[in-house]
Amino acid sequence: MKNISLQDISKSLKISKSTISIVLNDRGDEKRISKKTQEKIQKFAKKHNYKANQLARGLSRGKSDMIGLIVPNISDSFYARIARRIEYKAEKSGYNVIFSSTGESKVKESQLIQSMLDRQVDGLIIASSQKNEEDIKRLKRNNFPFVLIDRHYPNIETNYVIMDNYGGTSLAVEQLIKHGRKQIGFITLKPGLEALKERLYGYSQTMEKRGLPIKAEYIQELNYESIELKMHQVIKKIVEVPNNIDGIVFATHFLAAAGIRELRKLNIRIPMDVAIVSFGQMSAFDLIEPPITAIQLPSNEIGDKAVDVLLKNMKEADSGYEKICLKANIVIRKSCGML
Amino acid sequence: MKNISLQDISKSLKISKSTISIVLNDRGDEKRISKKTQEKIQKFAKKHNYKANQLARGLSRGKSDMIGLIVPNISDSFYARIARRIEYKAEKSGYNVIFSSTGESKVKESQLIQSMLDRQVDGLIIASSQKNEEDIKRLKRNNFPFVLIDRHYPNIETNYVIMDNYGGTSLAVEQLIKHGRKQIGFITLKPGLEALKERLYGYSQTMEKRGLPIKAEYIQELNYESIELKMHQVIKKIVEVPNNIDGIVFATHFLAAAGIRELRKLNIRIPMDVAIVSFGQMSAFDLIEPPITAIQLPSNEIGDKAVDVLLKNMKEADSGYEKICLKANIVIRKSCGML
DNA sequence: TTGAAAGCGGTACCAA
DNA sequence: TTGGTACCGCTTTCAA
Repeated sequence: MKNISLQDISKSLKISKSTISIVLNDRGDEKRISKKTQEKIQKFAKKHNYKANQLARGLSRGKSDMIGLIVPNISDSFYARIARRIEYKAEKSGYNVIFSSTGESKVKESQLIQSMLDRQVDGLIIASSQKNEEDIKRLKRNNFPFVLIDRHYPNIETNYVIMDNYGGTSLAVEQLIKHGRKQIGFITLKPGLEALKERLYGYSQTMEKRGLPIKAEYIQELNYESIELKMHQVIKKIVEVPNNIDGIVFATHFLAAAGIRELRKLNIRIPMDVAIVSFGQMSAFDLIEPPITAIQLPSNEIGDKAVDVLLKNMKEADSGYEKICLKANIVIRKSCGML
Repeated sequence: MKNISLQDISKSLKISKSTISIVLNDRGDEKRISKKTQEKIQKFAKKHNYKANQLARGLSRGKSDMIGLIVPNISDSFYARIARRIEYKAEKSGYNVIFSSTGESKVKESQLIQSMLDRQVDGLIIASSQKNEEDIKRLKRNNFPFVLIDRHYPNIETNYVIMDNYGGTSLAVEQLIKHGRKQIGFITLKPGLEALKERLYGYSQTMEKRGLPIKAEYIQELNYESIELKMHQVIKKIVEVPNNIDGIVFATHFLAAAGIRELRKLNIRIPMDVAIVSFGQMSAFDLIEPPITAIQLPSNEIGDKAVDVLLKNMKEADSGYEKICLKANIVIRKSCGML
């Protein structure tokens, strides 16, 4: 796909590259290029469908007009939605998005960050695996524009846009309590992610605040890789004597889905026997019987804010750090104990 | 983020850029650069964390090692899954993916294709809005490597990786028939997309083959924008006298979800009153009561094949067109009339 | 075995 | 108002 270049136009029109470049970047008036010349160039360019080579342009200008997006998994609906939003907003400001998924691997994340830097992205939006302090620190040290989303490093000061995990879980627990539940369990993933720690903390603090005891077995942590496998035992353990759980908060939407499957298999009725709340929506949660109460994550807002903050950071190198924490809402349906 | 350049190394080491370039591209042996020189260069590069500027590299080599992905909407789970897969496979071959969503707009799609070409992507994977013959033809004319996915243009010969929409719908209808349904409706989107036409065709042909009459009202077409709004009337119309539908095939997963919502509201029992099958999965379909029978789309395979075909096309300019049509499976659950 | 230099396609500064 | 030219950072050819 050989495109016409500035050189080509220059030769054909016998006008210097510089003049042409100026005109085609719409700075003809500013640079006082005569109307005639401008028209001639514009016409010729249009006719031959001239398009600047962005690689060359980027190389020359020292910026690529690309921003990099790094997420754990683009096929996760949460990140997919954020990505869509980021893409949408970035494009409005003339940026393209280049993305990659880390699969929660620190090594991969590190490679991806480097790869994007090699491609000269102008800024980075990262939902980090959070085992990657070095790279984050390096970016920071180099004053490279970036924003952390969804997950942040509590002991590194950076721009970030996250959500109120603590508050969200708190809402979930409160809701169960409101429906008279007292033995409330929390099913989550093996920690590592700050977000999950916060959710756990939100759970335990709220329980405590309400004077509800937490037995050791109330809190169950699964490995990401073996959720389906282990959910069975976990549910069984916390529902049966002596734990007698009557409410469960699931730390993620997919944990909730897996949990519901097991509750069904064990013939445990929702919400009569056990009321549940999911941290995070799934698109058919309203169709399940009973419909599932869920904490709604602000994915669109995260995407929006991330781009805003990043663009600002790209413009003014040191405008201080933006630390945004978005509230999560609860969508109340029957699974939490409605009558 | 100022990186060290070949120049810098050249100066420091007093070795020419060319030699360094060769060595750092691992062609030192091939080009008979002495071991000593190689080591010296490698060591220095590692120490100073040299990374080639991909913009410059791309400009010089005339290829960017990027492939562009254009889909209607990256936040749609179907495309998100494909994207993940494409990204995964592309990366294995050293390519990065740059993506954008068209929102089903022809104009946007056209712009995006151009934008990616401007960025010098080495190839394009496109799930086209299908109102965009010109661009596709242009790519073809220029011998630019690209693959159409999910949707193709029947009257333009190109590489494509699609799924068997006809066969999928056929499976769906057959399944309903197997459960004794005879008045089967088909709820779809206003056409435009080839895929939807094929699904419609799969429906009507199968009905005919089975000797089942199709009344005009059996086939209902909704606008993408007003699904929730219109689903109510549509369901009502086909379920009530005189149509008395006892089975429905939904042409997409979200139509199915919307349909189920309405069936519930109208107190129509699934599958006793109306049995249903969804073309396309949704992650909680197995949790709905009754669990929803669905045609499972081969998203992973589409992603895999798309990359395979594209890479091949990029390697050998005219290896002929690859036309891949993947089978869809049916996942049978209770909604289709199981007892 | 290594180096010099041209070129990839732009941008931008300085002269004219 | 326009042109010449250096430069962005890398690859590659040709000479040495």
